[in-house]
Amino acid sequence: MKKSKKDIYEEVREIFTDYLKVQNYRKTQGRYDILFEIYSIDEHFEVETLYLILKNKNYHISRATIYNTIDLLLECGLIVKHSFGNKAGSYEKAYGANQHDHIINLDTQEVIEFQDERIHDIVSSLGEQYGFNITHYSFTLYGKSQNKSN
Amino acid sequence: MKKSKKDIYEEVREIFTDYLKVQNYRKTQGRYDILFEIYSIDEHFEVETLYLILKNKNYHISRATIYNTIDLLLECGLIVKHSFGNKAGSYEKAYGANQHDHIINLDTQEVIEFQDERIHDIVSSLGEQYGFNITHYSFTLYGKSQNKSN
DNA sequence: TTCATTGCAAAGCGTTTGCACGTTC
DNA sequence: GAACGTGCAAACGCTTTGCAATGAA
Repeated sequence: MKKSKKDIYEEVREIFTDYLKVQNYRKTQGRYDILFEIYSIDEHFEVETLYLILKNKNYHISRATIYNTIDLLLECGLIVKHSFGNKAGSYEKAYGANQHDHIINLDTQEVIEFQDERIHDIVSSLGEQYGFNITHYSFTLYGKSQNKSN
Repeated sequence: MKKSKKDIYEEVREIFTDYLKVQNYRKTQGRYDILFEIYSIDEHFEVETLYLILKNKNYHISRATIYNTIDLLLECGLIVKHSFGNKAGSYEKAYGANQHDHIINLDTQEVIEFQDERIHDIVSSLGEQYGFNITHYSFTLYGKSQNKSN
């Protein structure tokens, strides 16, 4: 049976709490609100998007706090950052059975997700080969669709 | 026998000239100067670095022209852009027998290059699988060195 | 001659910072 | 109560843009 979004949030909340505790950072409401809203988004998002979502839901959280919290979530691995070539940074939740990489359609800027188990093997073997503990990686393909029906 | 830097430059100059011709762009001295200087750099560079190099060599080329030319070189595949997490874009020449990917040392920001022939296969098969002509890709690992001698 | 390209400076825009106030511990 | 976190606005830094002058075709 698949975990519900609420289950997932409970799990990441606990991970985040542990992280804040270990680092002696404070457990503020705003940080949990941001975590919750991020885990309600099923796609990539930018800071401005998240800011507007929070604003529309009357949270009253500033951009500065969002940037601060995003740094913490990156540090503890609960979100990942992408740089698809656009100016603004793009983020995504990273916990749960949804690990994937991306193909960018250069004509439409559309983002396609894919999973390929070979990549994990390569990442592991490279980490071993170079003596690194790999914390994350980014693998993005850029190209043009051969299906020109759009 | 290995190609000399001059040979490589002659080849990329021709590729660039063809590209400019096809696109009806003008073949200006500045564009060739920038191409030449980029192909004299053996590492990643940022626009500001390139600007200072050109300035020190008394070229009198503005940042605006560098950005313009970099766009053209990206379009015709003679350079690639990286986003290693730093604020400024990082570029690198892309022609010649030096295709590689990167491991970023999160403690030191050091960039390590590696080559792994498995990646090319994965890129090809994904392109086929999704019906894309893949023009380029980015594969970057982030981690901490297990060798803590530094 | 025509119009793309250039240099310059200003504008744009995502992100960071300084500071007074509010909260967590 | 002390120190950290927050909101706000200003500052920052990379990149883009507007415009008059230049130069390729």
